[in-house]
Amino acid sequence: MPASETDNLAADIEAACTHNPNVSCGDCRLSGICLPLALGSSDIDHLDNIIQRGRPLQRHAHLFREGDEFKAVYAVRSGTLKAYRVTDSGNEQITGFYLPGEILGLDGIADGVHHSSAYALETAAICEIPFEALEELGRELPQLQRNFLRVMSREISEDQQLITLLGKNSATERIVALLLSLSSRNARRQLSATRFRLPMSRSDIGNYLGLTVETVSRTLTRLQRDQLLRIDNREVELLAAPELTAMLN
Amino acid sequence: MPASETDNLAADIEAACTHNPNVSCGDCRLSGICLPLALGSSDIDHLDNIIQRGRPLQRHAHLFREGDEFKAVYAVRSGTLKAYRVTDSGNEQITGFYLPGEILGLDGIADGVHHSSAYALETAAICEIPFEALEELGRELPQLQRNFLRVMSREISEDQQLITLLGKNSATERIVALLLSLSSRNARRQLSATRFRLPMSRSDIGNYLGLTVETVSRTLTRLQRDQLLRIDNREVELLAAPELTAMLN
DNA sequence: CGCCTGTTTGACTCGCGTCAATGAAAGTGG
DNA sequence: CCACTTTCATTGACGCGAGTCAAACAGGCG
Repeated sequence: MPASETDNLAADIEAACTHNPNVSCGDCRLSGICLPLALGSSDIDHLDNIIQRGRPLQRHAHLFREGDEFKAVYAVRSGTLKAYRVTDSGNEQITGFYLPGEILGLDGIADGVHHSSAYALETAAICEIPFEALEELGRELPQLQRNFLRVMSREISEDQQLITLLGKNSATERIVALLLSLSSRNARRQLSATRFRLPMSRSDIGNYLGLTVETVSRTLTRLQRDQLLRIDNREVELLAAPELTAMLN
Repeated sequence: MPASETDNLAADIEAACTHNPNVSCGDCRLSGICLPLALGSSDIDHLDNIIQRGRPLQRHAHLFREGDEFKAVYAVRSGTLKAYRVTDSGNEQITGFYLPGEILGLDGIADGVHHSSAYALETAAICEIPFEALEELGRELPQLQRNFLRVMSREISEDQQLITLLGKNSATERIVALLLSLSSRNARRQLSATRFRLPMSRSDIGNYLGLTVETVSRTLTRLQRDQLLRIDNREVELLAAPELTAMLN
């Protein structure tokens, strides 16, 4: 077994158990970073009762599409999704990647219609949180209401971070920023911050960061040549996190 | 009096009356597009009671700064503000312009700290909406709670629009998109969609769109040469809105 | 008026996109 | 299980759009 597979054992185990549709919020290992954050256990039970956990979303399947009626927001339990919009001229712009513990579908609340599509990059388990029920429950559980507003606010803040990245940073800086973002989101889930598997293709990375595939590839090659990281296909190892972080300053 | 001043008479009158700190939500001509949207009149009165209306914010003054404790969100009554962040390397990235009827400060909810600064491009009247009180009132008035979620969701959606613009569009397309956005936001406030005054400098436009001042200036000159618009300093007239719209497709 | 900031225009440069070709990996069907 | 196809990734040569540097010109404000 190659080294890279061993390294992802932890991730595989996590995937295996969070794929399980019968895990409730109270038992979910992501409850510390997801919507239930800081809820008491009886409140969590209430939240649990409104959440729908269907069978896993197949890889390459859509969770919802731009234009679909908005009925629920979704928490990722395992796997990775990308959210994207199609521009007037027909090409795709990825607006975010969603990892376990993160919530998507928030742009549909405004007018009851999803403004982006969500697509599974790998098989994913999803908690569906019907919006009407969430609103009602939020009225009874102020902490839940507050958490939900925080989740939305964080999404705004992160989108603005991306705007800044796209507006001001070079190709290299954008790519480093994405790698560090993935790294810290992994760390938050108790996974390795230095070695992980990219859930998305080079072309998705380029699309997200406003770059071409070729630029992404060349940049990664150069970062590797400069000993800042090692990358083999989708397996990344950050060799010099401090130096990488410094590149963004 | 030059033609451009006459044209802005309507805007001046609006500014004059919405600057008045004593106008309540029920009387405000922006209530149809602002937070009170679709509230009954008694509910509006409740909302009114929590809103603070101080004296106007002076041009070039800050409403809040990045790092300030988050205590309230703000509705613009008159004037224009820009929101911006300072990057690690010390330069500014504008994340949005806020016109009358629009709400800012939403990125502070997540962790109680503002992640952007807000700065008045021209003298502005502001409604301050203390967040705790809004949360409490929201629990009693589901429609208000819903409106607030919608406002946040719209902010997300618009930020993603900007991400797409920055990721996929040329300098010309970005500039045209901004002009059309300002145009439609003016129309929403019953002002002219074809003739208006830019509230921001060329350098702010460039900053917002990820371009340099020179590129903004050259692009506007070219659009004028091509008879798509007329621009004299900050006074714009869109001569061919359909063609401009078509440029984004 | 004179300063200071904002705007325009020109000449030059360069990072990233485009086009093209090859190679590696993953998915598909017999 | 292997051949075939398709998708994904890498690398090179070249060109262009937008950035940089520089200078002149408003225009607003004290």
